[in-house]
Amino acid sequence: MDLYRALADRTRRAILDALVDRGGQSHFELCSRLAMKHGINSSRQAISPHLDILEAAGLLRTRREGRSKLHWFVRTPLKAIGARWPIATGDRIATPKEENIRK
Amino acid sequence: MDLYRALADRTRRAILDALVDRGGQSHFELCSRLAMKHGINSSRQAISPHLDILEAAGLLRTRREGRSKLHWFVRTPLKAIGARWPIATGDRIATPKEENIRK
DNA sequence: TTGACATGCAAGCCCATGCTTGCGTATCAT
DNA sequence: ATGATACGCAAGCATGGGCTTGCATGTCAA
Repeated sequence: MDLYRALADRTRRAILDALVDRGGQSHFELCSRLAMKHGINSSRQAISPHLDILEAAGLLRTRREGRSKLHWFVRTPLKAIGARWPIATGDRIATPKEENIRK
Repeated sequence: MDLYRALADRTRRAILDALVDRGGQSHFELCSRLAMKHGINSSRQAISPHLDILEAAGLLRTRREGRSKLHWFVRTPLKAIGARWPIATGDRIATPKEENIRK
């Protein structure tokens, strides 16, 4: 639901990075990888709500596989950011004087 | 400093929208516009820390003009998001099967 | 069936966050 | 100088977020 809040946490961003590194990781694998490669030593129960938040924001797709739950990163929702505040056309920054014109 | 945290708040995002609408608004003008066009009726003192956070994230440039402080939106920091998780190339989503390959 | 494994759920705690209220400071017009 | 304007600062409060601990559920191998 809330894309921006989902991205606001460092651990959640690391989860997305870890899933870019390799898609289809289980909850348990993610915890290990976060500890190994991202310096995040949170418990499994601490990671769990993060996954829920990411999934609610549409940034995660999951699939059960036996007793594991596998996770994939979905980039599509990120487009909303670029759609709201176009970045490509914003490379050149207008000077204050230019923009200081009443509409 | 923290770009993602800066974007996590609805009021702060509305501030950016308001500054897209018209750059160079003062603190006071922003409060009025947020109330009028964005349904945000926070007090001036409540808006103040939001401006500080946005400025710390590099999303805001300011200039004093007499007793007013004028604000402009700077889009550049947003590029970091697209740089971290490329969106353009992510339109097509790989199927789980495709990505479920150990590296 | 039994034990090990992977995840889900819930309570409790601590700290960060955002808000309001009240007061202080700088600038401008008269 | 005086009052009005625009902003800054700080205390206090309520809420929400993130973490740990402990237990429950579901799955697999032997």
